[in-house]
Amino acid sequence: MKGIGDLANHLGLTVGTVSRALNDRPEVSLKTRKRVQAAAAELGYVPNQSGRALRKGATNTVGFMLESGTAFAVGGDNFFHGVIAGLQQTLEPRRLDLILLPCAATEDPHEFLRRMVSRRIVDGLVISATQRQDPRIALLVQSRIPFVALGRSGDVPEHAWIDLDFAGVAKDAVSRLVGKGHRRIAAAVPASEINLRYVFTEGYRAALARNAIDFDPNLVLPVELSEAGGAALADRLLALPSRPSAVLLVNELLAIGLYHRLAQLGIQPGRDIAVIGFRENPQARFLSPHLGSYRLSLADLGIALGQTLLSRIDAAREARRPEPVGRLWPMDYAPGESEG
Amino acid sequence: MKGIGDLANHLGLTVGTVSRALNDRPEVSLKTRKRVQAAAAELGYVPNQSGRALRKGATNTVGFMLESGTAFAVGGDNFFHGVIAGLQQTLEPRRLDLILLPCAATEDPHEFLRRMVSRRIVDGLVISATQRQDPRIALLVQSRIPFVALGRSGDVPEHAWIDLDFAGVAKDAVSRLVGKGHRRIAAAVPASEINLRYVFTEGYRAALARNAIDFDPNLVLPVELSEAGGAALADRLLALPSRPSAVLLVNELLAIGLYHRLAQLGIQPGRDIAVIGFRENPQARFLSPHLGSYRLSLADLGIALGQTLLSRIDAAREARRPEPVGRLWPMDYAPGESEG
DNA sequence: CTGAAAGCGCTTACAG
DNA sequence: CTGAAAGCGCTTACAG
Repeated sequence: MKGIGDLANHLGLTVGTVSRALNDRPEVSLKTRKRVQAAAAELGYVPNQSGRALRKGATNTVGFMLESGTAFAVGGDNFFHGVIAGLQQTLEPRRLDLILLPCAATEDPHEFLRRMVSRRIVDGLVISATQRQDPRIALLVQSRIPFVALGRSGDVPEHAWIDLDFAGVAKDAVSRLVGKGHRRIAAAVPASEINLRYVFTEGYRAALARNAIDFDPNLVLPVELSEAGGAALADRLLALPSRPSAVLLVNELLAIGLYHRLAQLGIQPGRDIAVIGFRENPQARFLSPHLGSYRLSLADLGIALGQTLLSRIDAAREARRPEPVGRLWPMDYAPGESEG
Repeated sequence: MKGIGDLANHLGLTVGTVSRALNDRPEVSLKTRKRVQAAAAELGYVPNQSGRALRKGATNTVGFMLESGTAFAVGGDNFFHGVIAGLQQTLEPRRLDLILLPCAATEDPHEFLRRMVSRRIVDGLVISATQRQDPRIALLVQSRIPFVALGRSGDVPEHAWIDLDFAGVAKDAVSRLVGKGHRRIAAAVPASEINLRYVFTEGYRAALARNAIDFDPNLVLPVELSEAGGAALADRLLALPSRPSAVLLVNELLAIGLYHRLAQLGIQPGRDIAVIGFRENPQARFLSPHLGSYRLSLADLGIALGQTLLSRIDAAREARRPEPVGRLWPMDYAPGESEG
């Protein structure tokens, strides 16, 4: 079974009728519709995507751009894995397929995205790992493709975004620690120019000010977001002139290396230094002592991304101008023993 | 800039000439070629994928199917992330794009693949997480789409595959442990019907036989491949009538939960029970004591998959019948302290 | 309710 | 070396 023409010949119908029957058009008689659909199922006919997309001007596909540099894997749960499951759940009733577009490490993300957009292989896009300066957003706005950003960016045109509440987490964590008597609180932040670095740092700074604690720039430690980065963090914390009594982590992997290196040095989280992690995941439960961290539903986040994207795709179809939508995604504290 | 027609108008040429220039055809004059390419770059023109694919009968895209159930994330390194980087490196010079096709948990993998194949959105495919009985392989062989399987399957038609040497790992691990005097060696295997379960178990069994140790079915423990599965494994090991002195793990996540639960029970890997993990990853280094495990280059594996797939795509283009190719991917022991 | 035909954006034999 | 035209596989106004 090659194309719709063969199916039409086989049924003694024209391609037009077959197409209408397959697409459940009301004009076609019930009998013909059933007959065509039965034959298609039996012969395994599925419309060629290129032909359909060319004619309709839409691909029925949504893309999720993956940055090569992103440390998106954490233990048995995976940030993107959960989000993608939620996204698919939202797209499924609309018969939109989700494909992931991994940008190679050797390719510029902006160029990569330009290529993907221009080729028109997707009707909508999710981007993530938004940078402080992220030219991808202007590109997407200008090309008028529906999209939603997982993460904010600096000074950019209006668009739709959803971002984890990094500032809220920083504020909550500082308040908790101050409540336990800590005054010298360090924060581990990404060394890269990812936007959350600035949001998290600003939240941390604001929380200190609210608690009348002077901001000490030496306590903001840019680290590589990995297990090894966490181990290096331990050494840097201990090397500080006046050792902090608590530390906030902005990433899940850091705790692994931090715990390990601290244990080697005979320092126990929760007893000798308070630690608050970022996102709760299976690993946090299997660290001793349990890591206090913040909980969110990845599936719900994916659903919210999907709904936002769908509303923008609908707006584009109806040539409406979609309202810009920004949303902070809250996270709830899941207590551990590591905060002391 | 909408389509090639607008670009042609803008240049005062016909679409044919513009197309030839953009595709670096030799017939077109150098001057015209330069002029067209400069204008395309300036105006940001990129050929519409659907138009091109429809005409050429090829999409210049390769797909990698991701199973929803697969625990593919392990700490800061991700099995598929590394493999995909290697794949992209191989595809890049051929100007093939890689897209990932995540099968939703709610969808049957076989139906999903059938849809993807029929829509003709990719010129070639990589599948993974091959099951003992995996109808996807017959489907792909029958549809004549070039593909390579990461993993073997039972009784299936001839095709291309690359599989980690699970049996070799099991044999090596058993030999090492026997060399240290162990005779009662347990093996944790996946509880699912994934093919590697059988390959690993068979290798384990063969190694026992070679060392004149009776096979005890109670020592083969099907577990969920997760941190929690590792914790449950600890309890199951200790509940066995005659406690094993060593255990092999078939997955990276198991060690996290196993170590944690054993520590709670006052049992130390390497001293009280020998443990050999499966794939070396950053987490293995950050467990105490270090987990002995097996090393492989994910990028090299991705490159091998890419080369195999490319040779099959080439064969299909030339209407050659590709030779079936199977390859075991070796893994080298990276010593730890956990093996005692 | 179905058929005949146009056309989506490309590429490529065929002329000249 | 470039132009004019056919056609890839679909969908959909337009007839009847």
